[in-house]
Amino acid sequence: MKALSQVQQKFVLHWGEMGTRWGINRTVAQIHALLFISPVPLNAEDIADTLTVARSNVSTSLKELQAWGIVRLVHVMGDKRDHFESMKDVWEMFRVVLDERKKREVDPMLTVLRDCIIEAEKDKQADEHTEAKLRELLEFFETTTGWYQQVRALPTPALTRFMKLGDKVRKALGLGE
Amino acid sequence: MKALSQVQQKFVLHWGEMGTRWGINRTVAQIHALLFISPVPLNAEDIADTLTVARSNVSTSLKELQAWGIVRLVHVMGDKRDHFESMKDVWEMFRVVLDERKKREVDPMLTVLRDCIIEAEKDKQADEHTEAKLRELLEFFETTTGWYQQVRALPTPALTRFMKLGDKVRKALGLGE
DNA sequence: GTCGAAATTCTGTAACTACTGAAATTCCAG
DNA sequence: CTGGAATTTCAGTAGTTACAGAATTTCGAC
Repeated sequence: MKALSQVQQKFVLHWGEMGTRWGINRTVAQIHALLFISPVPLNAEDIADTLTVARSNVSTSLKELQAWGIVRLVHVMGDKRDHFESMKDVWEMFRVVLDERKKREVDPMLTVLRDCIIEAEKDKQADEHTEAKLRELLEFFETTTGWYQQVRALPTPALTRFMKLGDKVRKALGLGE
Repeated sequence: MKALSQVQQKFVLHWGEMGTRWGINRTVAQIHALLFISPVPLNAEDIADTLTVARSNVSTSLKELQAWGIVRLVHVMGDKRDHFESMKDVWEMFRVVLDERKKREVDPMLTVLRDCIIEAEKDKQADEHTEAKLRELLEFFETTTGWYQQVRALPTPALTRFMKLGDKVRKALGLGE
């Protein structure tokens, strides 16, 4: 196993750091970074050696990455060990991550908000102001996720073209304001 | 200080939980939730009592919320204690949070990626594949943040109208694909 | 089936983060 | 100024999460 170049190290370390900021375990994020820049699938031992973490740690981290849906197990000819590769396409990768975060965090949030609002309605007067604020939050999450559902379905080229339109969007849609 | 209703508790606890998932300290998020649904500014002691955490903990958490820019210190007539209130408008609040996360996390990411790419160019051959992948990532972040800069500037009514257009967006922009 | 390699699970420990309570500081009112 | 309340800082502790290494299980070749 070839050691990482300076550049590769810098990237892997920073990606790991970013992970922690967004609630992802550092090692998990580092492994993902490593697989992302690797031109070939890697086996668990190589990963452990490269990042100098325990084999067992790599095993659980890979499980998590697979649960996120951005890393998959593959086999390479003439090697019975499991190998792993990251999703290759950046846009698709973020789509998968966002879908997963929506499922894990936003959807339960919507459920809780709806429950709370129903509960608060019964008890009017007591919780009138709370109810109003929760409705505002719910409205926000519903609008943003509804919109996300729309754009996530766009194929990448359409999505990037759309994003790069810039000012034209506003004009085309008559959203001057 | 009035104790929280069932609904309020449920919301505050869940918001705290959500916070941790996104790298925000649980208490910090709970305090924010509390201030968000509170019709009036609260002082540190009330917050500490309501959430049963130490006064000192409230103090540091409030500092952090102020650093995020979504909570501010206010004074109420005839009370020399500091009081705090959350930003009221949900859309504006998320704009502020996203701006801050961009500044803290995305911008440094862009810097690192650009540095890495420059570095990798010098050393061609050795890091050709890495360079290519990092370029893809950079392109992704540049496009998305560039787009965000555009839409963040829209006043809320325009933004929500835009998001609710749904299918019409695709058609209006000829992004059928 | 059996053997050896690979992978996973588990348990104890280390590292880190969050938190409390005490001490120190700031801020006013008088 | 001085005294008392409010706030912040700090140091130690508790709680949590991440991790290594050992034990166990799985897997495939024979």
